[in-house]
Amino acid sequence: MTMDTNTTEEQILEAAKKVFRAKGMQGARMQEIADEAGINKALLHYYFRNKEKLFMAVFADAFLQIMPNMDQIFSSDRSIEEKISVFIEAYINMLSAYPDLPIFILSEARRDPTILFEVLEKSGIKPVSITEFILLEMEKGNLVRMNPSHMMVNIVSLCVFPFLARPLLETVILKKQGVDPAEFYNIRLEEVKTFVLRAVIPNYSES
Amino acid sequence: MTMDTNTTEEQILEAAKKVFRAKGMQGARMQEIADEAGINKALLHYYFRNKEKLFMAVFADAFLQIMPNMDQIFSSDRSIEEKISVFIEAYINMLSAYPDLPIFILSEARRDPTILFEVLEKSGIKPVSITEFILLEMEKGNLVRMNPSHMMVNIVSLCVFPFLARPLLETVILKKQGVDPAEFYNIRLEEVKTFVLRAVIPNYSES
DNA sequence: GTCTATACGGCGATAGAC
DNA sequence: GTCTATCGCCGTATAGAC
Repeated sequence: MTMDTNTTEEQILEAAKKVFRAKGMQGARMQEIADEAGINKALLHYYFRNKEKLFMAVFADAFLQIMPNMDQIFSSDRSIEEKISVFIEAYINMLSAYPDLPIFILSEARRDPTILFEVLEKSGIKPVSITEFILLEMEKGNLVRMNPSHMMVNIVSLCVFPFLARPLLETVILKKQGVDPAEFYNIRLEEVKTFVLRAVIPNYSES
Repeated sequence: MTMDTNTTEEQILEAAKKVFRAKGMQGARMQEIADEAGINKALLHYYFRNKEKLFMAVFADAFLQIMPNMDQIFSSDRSIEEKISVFIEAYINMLSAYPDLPIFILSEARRDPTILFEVLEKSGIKPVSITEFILLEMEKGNLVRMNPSHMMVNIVSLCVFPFLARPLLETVILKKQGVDPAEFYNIRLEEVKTFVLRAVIPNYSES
């Protein structure tokens, strides 16, 4: 995406992203961020006044990146089956590129839930109601009848959870069953797709 | 479960559970645990030598509680459909009773992945291969053919994720769509059951 | 076993020269 | 804008009386 330009402020921000995402707010050290940026600790306070401010910049960036923009995909003119398939593919691919984002977001949101409100205010979010669209497709018989919120949460769950639980999966579950983690993640995209479509598309097996 | 007996050590452990689970290793303060236990800070170090030791006791306890013991449920003589249904119900009910366990476990495992190995060694875990059982049911035509690991991970994902993402769900998604969080969690159990069964039981819709 | 008092180190933040 | 040096707090851990 945005190559780190050479301005000091952006160097700091890139370094902060790296360290905060890896260690979290409480685990990160201002010294480590300064080292990573190749500058001095005092400069951090010159550009961003304190640790909290610097952290919020990083968190806001991460938050916007992980919020699924369903509307864009769902406003295309494909069939509902294709839309769901495309969404899952896009979301899992994004998560594969930034696998540490989900646990970072949720850990910090749990530590201090107020940061969610803060981010939501600063960046106008679009409360596009995908719900109505889903209900419409159910009316038409293109989707199984179920609660739309749960349908959405279910799809996101299946995409995100393996990234959240990665340490657990790798050291416990998969290892225990003799499964190669790399292979597991390789085939996951297709497995999720068919699992979801079987659950939400009427008579999907026969199609 | 175990009522807090009056021995000081257990009072400390109960207090530590409460504080560590709520704040995490880095957010917890020894002083707060001491206050919660109604004793002095120095006593914490008398019983458990340092913060790390006390934390590990709490983490191990939480870990054992959250590890799904599928084997017990899956070794019953019910049909596969009933087994899955019972498992989902048992697991979601357990999580509802201890909703902060999942994010606690995963946050700490991410902060220091080695604690997983530590816990696994201290408490002999049973690597019961549920995989073979699943494959057998697929052979018999009672389950849709898919990768067994992913089937298991999918089911767990749907159960656990809403608890992990609760702050996000409540402040962003649900609020955005005008959904009452309490109502959402109330109906979730049934929604997950039918969603999973539709995905894994052949011709479930017609049954 | 339980307490009070204190030592010790780490880290965020600031002062101030250049 | 960038640096060095240092302050001051906070939190873990220990010393030692009872």
